[in-house]
Amino acid sequence: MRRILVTSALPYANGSIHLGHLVEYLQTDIWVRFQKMLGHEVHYICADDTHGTPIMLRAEKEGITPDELISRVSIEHKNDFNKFFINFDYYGSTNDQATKEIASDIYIRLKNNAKLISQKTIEQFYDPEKMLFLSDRYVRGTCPKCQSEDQYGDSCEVCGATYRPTELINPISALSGVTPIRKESDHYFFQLSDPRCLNFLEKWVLQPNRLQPEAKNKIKEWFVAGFSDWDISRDSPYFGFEIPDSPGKYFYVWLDAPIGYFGSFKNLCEKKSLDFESYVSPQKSEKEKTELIHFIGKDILYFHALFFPAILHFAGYRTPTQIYAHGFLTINGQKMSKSRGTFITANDYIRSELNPEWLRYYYFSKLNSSLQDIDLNFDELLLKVNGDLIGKFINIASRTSKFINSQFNNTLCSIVNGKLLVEIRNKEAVISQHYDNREFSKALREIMRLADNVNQFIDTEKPWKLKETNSKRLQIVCSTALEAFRLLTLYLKPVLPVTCCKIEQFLNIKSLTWDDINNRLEDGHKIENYTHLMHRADKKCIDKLESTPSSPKPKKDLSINNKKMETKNSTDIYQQNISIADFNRVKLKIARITKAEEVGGADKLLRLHLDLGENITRKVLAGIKLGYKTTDLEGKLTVMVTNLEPRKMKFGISEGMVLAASDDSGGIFLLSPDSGAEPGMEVK
RNA sequence: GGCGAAUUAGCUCAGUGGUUAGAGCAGCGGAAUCAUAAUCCGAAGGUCCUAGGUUCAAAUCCCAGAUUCGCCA
Repeated sequence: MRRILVTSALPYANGSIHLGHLVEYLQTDIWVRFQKMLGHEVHYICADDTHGTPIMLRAEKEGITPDELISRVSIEHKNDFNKFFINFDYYGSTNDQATKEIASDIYIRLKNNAKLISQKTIEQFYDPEKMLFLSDRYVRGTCPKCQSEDQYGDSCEVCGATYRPTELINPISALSGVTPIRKESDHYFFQLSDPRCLNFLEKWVLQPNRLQPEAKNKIKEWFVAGFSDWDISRDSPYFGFEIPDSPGKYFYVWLDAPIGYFGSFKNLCEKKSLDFESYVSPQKSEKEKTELIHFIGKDILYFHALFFPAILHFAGYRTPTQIYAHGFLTINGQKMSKSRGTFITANDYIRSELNPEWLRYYYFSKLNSSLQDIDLNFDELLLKVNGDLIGKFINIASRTSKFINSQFNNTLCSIVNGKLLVEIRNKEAVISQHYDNREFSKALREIMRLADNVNQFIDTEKPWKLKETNSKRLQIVCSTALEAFRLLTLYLKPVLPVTCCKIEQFLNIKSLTWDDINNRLEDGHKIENYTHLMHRADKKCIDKLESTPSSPKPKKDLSINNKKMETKNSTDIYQQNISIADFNRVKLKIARITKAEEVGGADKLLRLHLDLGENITRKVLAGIKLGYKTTDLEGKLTVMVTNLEPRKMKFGISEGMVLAASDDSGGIFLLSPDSGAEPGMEVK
């Protein structure tokens, strides 16, 4: 059993949850539900990120205290997450006492034990009216390069120049409009540039599976650029935790945010009597093999893959096992933005009466393990939900269960464990592998292929005709289809928790776990009467959602056509139909490998000398070097295509092809006949 | 400006030097009528961004450019 502490990044308590946030929470939630279905011990943790100047200013604007603001937002956030069935084991706040204690502990250890905290005097703009130090984004002025007015303190949006806020011409405070003054202050820095940090991080980052390849590359770039020390303190007034023994100095929000993962988890440990140390102590976590996995957006990779592990390591805490970063969300091909009307909150979605499980399903169909951005296209969402989810999956139950309800008093009969069900069960390994690797789109493709098979099965068996001609067969066919439906439900349960729960009730079975793949609906099992399991997605809901004046314009109008939805299944071994004449065109013969030799300069090729009987010999270049040694091959019988056009290659002419099996997981397995076959025999 | 990534069918994407580049969806043709939730079968669809190069062989490797998107200063 794996023991995993899983986190999603903490949403800032300054705004609402939007569809971009949900990519991450849904990705994590689906992954966690899958792991729990497998029986692993998983703790899914999150919290509101509550500190910093923006929170303070927002509260001031609303005329409330920061504490009032964050408790209100916390309720909103939790409510939004509930509506999308995001099932945190604990949802806390970085303002919790537990986070304060751990942040202070980490700081003190970094300062006293590791000696990695330094103090420097820096000069910043200061708003004399608000009595606040101003970060770059709160200073505006004229660009020193191109003279464009009203630019941010760090860069010019017109010419792209970057500069220090103090270089701006006529700087003003964005908060009060007054001219800021320069003022000095002491700040604390975490010495990321210390050689100890660099040495540690270089090793840490390169651990296999620690980071996705793209993330690793990005971090290598940062290594080349070099690190500077990280300013972790802010001056009063600041909404946050005061630094121990430093009155008027507060931890910068980005220091305590990731520590909030641990604070929140500590609260859970107290609630559930779990051992906190098992997951946070380097020794204990190592010994007990507990995992710490962070799901994050690619924008905060810097914090999670550099600052955070370095701080944890040198403070004597365990570091993350893995960091899973994902890309951004675009909507109808455009960046999410308020001005473009593509800023859609979780609540907007719910209010438009769109089913949250549709979004879960849609994201599932788009997500993979890379950092690629994903695009939400509502027309496509409609197609996927109506076409795949309802037309293919739900329809299996709809088109067969009524026969069981009306003809057999809701009773199933024993099922022939035919090809159909074997195939569905056989895909368990590959589907769970895809789930585990966060290759959700690949998992779904497999699942939908299986749903296609079930629909083909029903189409072939024609229960509506069996009803007239063969009642027993009708019961078998429908029972088989419903067993297939049960297995597909199991595969989709992490994605569609509510619908799958309804299906469990309909099938009158216990809550499915992954092990139930090996169980079956027994002879005589009674199901419930069929009721609607899920409604079609309605274009009107989308229109409602997009009806704001500046609503996003789809790049291309995809009209919905329910009349026909073609499904090609050319990879399906049962359905890839060719005529016998087509097959006969391929001449296959048994061949004996009389000699196998390495091909100088070729990585994958071996030259095989083949005996085809009757003194016919052929030479074939076969790409099987990675799987076989030459000595293993000599004397072996195999199957070759004899009428393949000879092909000129670098290392000579290949006069045919030998047959071998392989798949994504690798391996090359040469086909060989049963004993008794002789070279030259035709294979049919 | 420097660095990096991406560019493959109408759309979303697989495809890490090997025989004729693949899927899903959409579109097209047909069948079926159990399914308030529509399926099944079939045919078609490609300048693999462009231009050079390496190679017996390039979507894949190299060089240059275009476009898009990031990161950095």
